[in-house]
Amino acid sequence: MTATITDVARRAGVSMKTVSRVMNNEASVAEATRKKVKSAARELNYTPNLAARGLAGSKSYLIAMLYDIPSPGYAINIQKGATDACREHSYHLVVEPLETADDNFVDDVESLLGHLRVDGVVLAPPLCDNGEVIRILAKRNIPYIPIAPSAMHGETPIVKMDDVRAAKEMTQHLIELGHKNIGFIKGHPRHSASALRFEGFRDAMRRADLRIDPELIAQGQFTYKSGVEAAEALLSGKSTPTAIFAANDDMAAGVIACAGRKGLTVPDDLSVAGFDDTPIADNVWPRLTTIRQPVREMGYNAAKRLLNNSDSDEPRIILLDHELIVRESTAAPK
Amino acid sequence: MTATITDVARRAGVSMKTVSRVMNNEASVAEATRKKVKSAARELNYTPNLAARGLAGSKSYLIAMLYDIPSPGYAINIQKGATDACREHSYHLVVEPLETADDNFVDDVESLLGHLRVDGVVLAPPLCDNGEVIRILAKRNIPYIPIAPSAMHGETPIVKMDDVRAAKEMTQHLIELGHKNIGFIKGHPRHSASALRFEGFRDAMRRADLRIDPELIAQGQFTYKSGVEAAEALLSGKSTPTAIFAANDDMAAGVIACAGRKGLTVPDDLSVAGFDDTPIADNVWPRLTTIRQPVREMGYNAAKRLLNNSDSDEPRIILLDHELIVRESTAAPK
DNA sequence: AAATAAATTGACAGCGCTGTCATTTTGGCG
DNA sequence: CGCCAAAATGACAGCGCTGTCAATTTATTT
Repeated sequence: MTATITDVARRAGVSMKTVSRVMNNEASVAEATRKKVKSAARELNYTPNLAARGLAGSKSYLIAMLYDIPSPGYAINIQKGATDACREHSYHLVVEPLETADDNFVDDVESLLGHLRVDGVVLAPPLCDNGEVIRILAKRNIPYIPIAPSAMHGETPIVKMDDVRAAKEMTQHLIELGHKNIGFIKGHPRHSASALRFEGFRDAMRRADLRIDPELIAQGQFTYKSGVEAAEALLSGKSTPTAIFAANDDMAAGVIACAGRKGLTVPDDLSVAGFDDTPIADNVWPRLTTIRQPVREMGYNAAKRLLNNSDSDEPRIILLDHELIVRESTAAPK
Repeated sequence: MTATITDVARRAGVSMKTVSRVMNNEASVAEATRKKVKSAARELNYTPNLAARGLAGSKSYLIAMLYDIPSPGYAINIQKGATDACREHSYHLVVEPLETADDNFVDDVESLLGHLRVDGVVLAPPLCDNGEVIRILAKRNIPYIPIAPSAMHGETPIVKMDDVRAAKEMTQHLIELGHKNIGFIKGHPRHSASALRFEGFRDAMRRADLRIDPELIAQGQFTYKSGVEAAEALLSGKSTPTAIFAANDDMAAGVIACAGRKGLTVPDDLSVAGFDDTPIADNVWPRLTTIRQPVREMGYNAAKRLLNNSDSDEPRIILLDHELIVRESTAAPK
């Protein structure tokens, strides 16, 4: 039915091997031959068979993305970035959603990685901090790149953004607006980004010689509800903040809702800042000032690094730029 | 390095073919032999090589999901469902995000489906209504299942939910609460679900002998912003509704925001209903009464149907159940 | 123009598995 | 106990490609 390499070879009047060379863009093929082969291939509508290629060359032309992510937007964007990189190399991306909570989680991963032979794995958070997964990957000798892991992975390069600096920038933005009494809502304690973002906040406050009122620090869970509750606490204490920086957008949206119910106008009475630039940031009123994470880029770079097996002198840490996005939820205190 | 079928055969003292039979759960293998082979395989930590299997058996053990979806939550859930089905059959899911808007969209799809040989394709909306894609799939003779297409696809089975009935149920819910003046915000005109949801609304109103005030029907775009604008219009007209049913959650969230700014309390002064049960439905205050789409189930059933090549007497239309989720945004009119 | 190096091409085996078909073993029954 | 059908197993080719290495052609040098 579909044309094979032999058909193309016959039609172009060359050997199979030469066709193979052309298809793989190898050097040492005369220009004339290359043209001949290419047009023969086009005429026959030939496309190489992945399985055969994989079997002969012991590559699968597949990479996998393993994830267990609550946030769909995050996962989709990593995928988008990774598939972009894949296309540049004629690779494809297999997705494997996992449930860390499952009893047979480890078995699942084992059998998965057994059946499927991938040439590399993109490890999305929080899986990149999962010892079991790492162990299995290492045992099977499968190259992987963790995205935003909380620690280094030996020699393996990692891809991440700078949460501390981003939080620092956001805090500075608030300070430059003229805010002095700034509240902060921390993220889920078990998520490594939480500590980093708080650290950035603290650094910026300290550098501006601003006091951090302990009453203005609340513990959140990264959820909308926890944002509402934290705001409730912050806004009913003695010292009222003129701005609240929540460690993610969901909580920030909760703050806005809470402020509204308390009769406070955002941003006139209270500035609110978020983090992540998830869809909700654009779907509340006023729209959230936030930090855009380079999610797509992280996926892209992780996959790219996997596919360029130039184990050369490239940096061990691929640090990608975030972006401070100023919308209507922050302004100078009235 | 890794064990091959030959190693297992030698160790179990049987032929390669028998090992193959055991690995594929074929009949006609004596129980004793099966056990022997299985334990040999386990001892050697053997897992079959997909590429070799694919080459020999002309199957790829891969299905693809093609999508071009604005909504991450929708895409992720279809994926989740599809991968669940894949695991049951030791298949894997390759994802291919596409950009219909791209100039070389058609070439992209062609080359994609050329390189990759998949055993089937799950076609997410709105791609399932894209003639180009269908044509390419048909030409290459690749089985596919469209999810929630706007029309039938010849003999191909389709997977969908009943938007009309769901909208009807939501409207009935509102009517049962005692609402008579009910506004409706339509979705994006080019999205086929929009018309269906409106139809459901109309049917329910008619059946309850309630008049549909033309001033209470607004055109939206499925976006938050369009929801705000539509609500603005509906709430400043002569006849004020006591409830507004928006054709999706984003718009419903916009309605809530707009109502808030107008000094209306939801649900006391105005009930608001959405559709889809996206994350935002749970992240606004009050939380949205909405319709949960069986998205995960649609992905699951599409993939499952692809993998059970029982072209038998199964129904041509796989209709999945939605669910009316009542939260705090709807109540009896005050 | 002969000798040597470099570029280009091809022959062939074999990657790890499954399909086909032949062969052997087993169980049932008169 | 012998005969036959059914069940179980195996031998072997070949899926479509790439790696290896050898053969051929072309360019360069003296």
